[in-house]
Amino acid sequence: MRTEPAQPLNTVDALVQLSFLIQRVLSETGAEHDLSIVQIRLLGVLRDRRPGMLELGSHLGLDKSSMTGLVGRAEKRGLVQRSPSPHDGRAVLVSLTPLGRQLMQRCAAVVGRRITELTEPLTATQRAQLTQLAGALVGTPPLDADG
Amino acid sequence: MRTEPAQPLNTVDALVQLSFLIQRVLSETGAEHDLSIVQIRLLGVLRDRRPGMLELGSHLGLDKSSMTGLVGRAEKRGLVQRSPSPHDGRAVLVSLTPLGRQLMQRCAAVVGRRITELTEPLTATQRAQLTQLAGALVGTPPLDADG
DNA sequence: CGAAATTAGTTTGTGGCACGTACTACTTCG
DNA sequence: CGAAGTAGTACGTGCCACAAACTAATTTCG
Repeated sequence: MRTEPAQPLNTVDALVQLSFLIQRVLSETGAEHDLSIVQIRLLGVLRDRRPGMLELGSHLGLDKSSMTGLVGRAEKRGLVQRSPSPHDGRAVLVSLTPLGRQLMQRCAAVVGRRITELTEPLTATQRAQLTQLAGALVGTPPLDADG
Repeated sequence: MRTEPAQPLNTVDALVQLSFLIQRVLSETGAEHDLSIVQIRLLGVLRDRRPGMLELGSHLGLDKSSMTGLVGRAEKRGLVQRSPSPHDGRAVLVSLTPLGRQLMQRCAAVVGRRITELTEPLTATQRAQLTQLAGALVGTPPLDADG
C-alpha cells in the first residue's frame, strides 16, 4: 500500500476519485443512521417537495416500480408518509414526516461538517474557486438533474 | 421543474452534486457494457494489481464475504480469473483476463470522453485549477483510499 | 354520455450487491 | 505436533433496481 502516491492526476481521474471520496462520506454518514445513499437522496429530494411516486422516481433516476419498495421501507420506519392526492385519485403524494425531516437534517449536518473538513487544507480562495468550478459543472447538466 | 435554478451553491452542495453527476456518468457508461459501478471499480483496481480477495476487498472498501460473489460473477463472465497463490495455499490471486482488460479500457475511454465533455465549458486555466483542487482533496484521504 | 386509451401506482419475479455468521483448509506459532 | 490465526467460501438476510403484468382512476373522443 503506497502511503505517498501523490502522482499528479489528470482531470478525469481527479474528478472520479473525488466523486468516490464524497460518496464514501455520504455512505458512511448514512450508515451511521441506518440510511443508504438512495435513502439519503430520497429524504433530500423531499426536503422542499411533495411529489408523487413517478415524479420522485424521475428525481432519483429510478423506475416507478423501484419507488414502491423504497418509499415503503422509508414509510415503515416512519420517515416519510404517503397521502392521497386531492386532485387525482390514482396518485399518492410523498412527504417527510417530522422524524424524517429531523433525520435528514442531522445527516446533512454531519455530511456538511465532514466535507468541510475535507476542504480545510484549502485556502479560502481555493475553496471559493472549487465551489464555483463544481457549480459550473453541475449547472450544465445534459439531463434534468435539478437541485 | 425549474429549468433555470442557477442559484449559487455552497461548497458542500456543489461537491455532493458533482459527485452524483460523475457517478451517473460511471453508472450509465457501465450499464451500456453491463457493468455496475462496483464492477467498474473492480476492473479498475485490477488494472495494475494482482491482489488476493482480502486485499481486493480493502481496496474497494468491502467485506471479504462480499468479494466471493463479486469476483465470482465477474469470473463467470470471463472478465477476471482466480489463480492459486504460489506462496500461500489458502490464497487466490485475482487478475484481469484479456477480455476484462479490454472491457475496462473501453469503459475508461468512454468515461474519459464524457467527463471531458462535461468540463468543456471551462477554460484551460479553470480545468487545470479544478484538477489541482480535486487532486488536493483526494490526496488528503483520512482512510486508505489509494489510487 | 360511455367505451377506449392513458396514467399512477403496486405486485411479482429475477438478479446484483453487501453484510454477518459459520465453516473449511492452509499456515504459523509455540 | 497441537493451537491459534488467516484466506477464502457458503449461507441466510435484506436492500436496491428493473421489466412485465396488473389494478384503478382519469382523460380523450366518437
